[in-house]
Amino acid sequence: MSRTPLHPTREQIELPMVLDCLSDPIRLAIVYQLAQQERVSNELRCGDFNGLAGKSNLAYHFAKLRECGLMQTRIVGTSRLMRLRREDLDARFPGLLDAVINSAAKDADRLQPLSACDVVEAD
Amino acid sequence: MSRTPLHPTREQIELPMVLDCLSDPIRLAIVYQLAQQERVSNELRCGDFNGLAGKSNLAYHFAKLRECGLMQTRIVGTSRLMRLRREDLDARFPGLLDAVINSAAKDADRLQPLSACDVVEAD
DNA sequence: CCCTATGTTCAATGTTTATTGAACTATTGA
DNA sequence: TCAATAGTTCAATAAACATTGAACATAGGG
Repeated sequence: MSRTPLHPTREQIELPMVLDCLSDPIRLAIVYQLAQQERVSNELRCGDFNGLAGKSNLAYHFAKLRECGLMQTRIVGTSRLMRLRREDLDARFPGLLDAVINSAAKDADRLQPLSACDVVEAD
Repeated sequence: MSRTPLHPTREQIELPMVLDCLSDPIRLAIVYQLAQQERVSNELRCGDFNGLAGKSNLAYHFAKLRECGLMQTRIVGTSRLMRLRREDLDARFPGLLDAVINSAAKDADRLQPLSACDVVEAD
């Protein structure tokens, strides 16, 4: 089922849901990593976040991030590629995403899962 | 007890707690109203929010807003005056508060308790 | 066709959260 | 001193949330 996960349209993205999504340290770390990647390939695989939590827990957080409109997933072969929905978010809530990401960067050493981000390499 | 409610210091304000606090529609409406008031008296009484929820429920949300560093309360006679901790928030998370408030203003008609804000007058 | 790698879904658990009304505290004013 | 006003605290409840492991689905490589 759910060959292509459903995402809200731009207009369906709601502020409280976005803030709630970003308030979880693990999801904040995911968004942060996706933002770092924006200058490079724009996309990351689920497996790139294995350092943050167990697989099923990550899938749960991915679903929330998708449902609230923060990121988009597309399926390529056996893996999922995800990217931030920056254009939609910037259109709906100008400056919000950058403020959150910059704040997270400033506090990187305090935010637990985020400070563990350097250790993305597994095995 | 708690003659003067305890507030975190500027440095103790944490990003996830702030985002979580702002993700609740009632608390977002409170912060929004406080922000509107910034150009005027800077402070509002608890009673000014009676349109948003019951008294005890409001007290619960006020406590959360205080504990996460979003607002400050001082006691004057029989009432409490509360204001946004804008300087601290802007110092810790530049641009965040404004982005949230502007986004809330844009979506004012969608955010339930916020659109009921005009009806602050009670009796 | 089977095996492996990548993720998701499901069920179960324990925790946190929002909401309510009743009881309580403290201050003001008659 | 008594009553009214302004808010908080407490206990109880129901809903939402995060986390875990096991089972499942899908694609690709031998």
